[in-house]
Amino acid sequence: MLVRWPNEAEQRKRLAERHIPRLLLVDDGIPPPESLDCLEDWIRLPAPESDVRARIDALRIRSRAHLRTVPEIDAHGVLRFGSSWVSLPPVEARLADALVVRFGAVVGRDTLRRSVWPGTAPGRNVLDVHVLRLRRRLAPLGLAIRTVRSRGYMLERAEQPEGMVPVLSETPAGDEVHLDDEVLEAAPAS
Amino acid sequence: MLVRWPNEAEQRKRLAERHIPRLLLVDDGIPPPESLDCLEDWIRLPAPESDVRARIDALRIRSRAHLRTVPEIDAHGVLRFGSSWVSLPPVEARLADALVVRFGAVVGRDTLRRSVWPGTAPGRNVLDVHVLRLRRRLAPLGLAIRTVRSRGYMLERAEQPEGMVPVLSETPAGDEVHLDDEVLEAAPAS
DNA sequence: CATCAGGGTTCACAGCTACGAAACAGATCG
DNA sequence: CGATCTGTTTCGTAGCTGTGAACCCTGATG
Repeated sequence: MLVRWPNEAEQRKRLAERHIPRLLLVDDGIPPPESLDCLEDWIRLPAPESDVRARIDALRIRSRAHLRTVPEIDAHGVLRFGSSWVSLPPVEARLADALVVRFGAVVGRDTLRRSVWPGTAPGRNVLDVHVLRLRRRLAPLGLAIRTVRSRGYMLERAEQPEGMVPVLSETPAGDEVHLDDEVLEAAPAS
Repeated sequence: MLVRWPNEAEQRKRLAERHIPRLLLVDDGIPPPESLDCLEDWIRLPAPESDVRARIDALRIRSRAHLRTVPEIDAHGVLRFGSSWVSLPPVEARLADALVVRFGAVVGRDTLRRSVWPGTAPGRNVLDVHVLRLRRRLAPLGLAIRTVRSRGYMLERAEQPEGMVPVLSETPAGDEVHLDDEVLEAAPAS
């Protein structure tokens, strides 16, 4: 989204509040704005077309990286992350929920056990087993459950080299990973 | 950190790997690089001094939002620094904690021993061994434990002088370069 | 000059615990 | 009845921790 600076200062503020990426076109002789967040960039006019395009592309990529970061789970046990989702059985849904609300932080085994089984405490290994099963379900979404030994678990984005294309890997028939609409990105050529 | 582009492409790559913010000074007539990174920006030369300064300031702000410039360890033994983290086993977590609270200062061996083993003190070698193991774990984060002979240890950012570029030749895209800790060796001069 | 001692680093090893993974059995639900 | 969900058991493996010993560097000593 392009904004003239300083003429359209109001517009800039509105976009910033709604976390929409924006490129400020700074008029000649005007000092550049201060306090940029990662979704804002500026360029001084006049500027070559290719430079403007380069900055717009960079903004677009950054915006993906910034927005896509937090998974969500609804009351029906459907967990969404990025462009895809899975439906989880009750126990794993509660487990996932406990991990999602503390996304990126360590959640102790006791905390997990209490969120999943509020009353009785089942066997000691159950938690591990369910973590294992949840791991398998979340992997295709690009989510990973990291182990913090003798402490607990942490839900994270799966660290992976840049060109990640989760689509069509193996999917041994009857798999249950669903994709939302906008699956394609990268290479905004044209 | 300023980098000429495209002349100092190697330098840029090195900084990117270590998550150090950088401003590329793009020579006239050269197409701008594809910046995917929130810690990277570029400006086309020649440019007014004030514009360069504005971009540097913006980078600094972003870098604060994105990385931790001071190591931090939580109750679960997870130590965060820069853009990444490691989980530490109990003993090393206590050791790291004692070093982190005095980040940048020398911590005596006795102090360390007492924080790690409040009660009985195990063998005499144990501390050294755990320092060694902690060193290895912290290296990938860009942290180094310096030895101050017959006094103690000091936790620091691992700064490597610019003159010495170890191996690191072409690195064919998306690989993992592990710099040996042999690289940082300097006279404590005390 | 050779040797030695102190301090530090690194390795190999052994006991132990926690976790991962598979296989199985009851439960539930269509 | 078949499929899925759930809990249990079991076993193998990887990680944590302390110990001992070899090695290296530096400064002191005979």
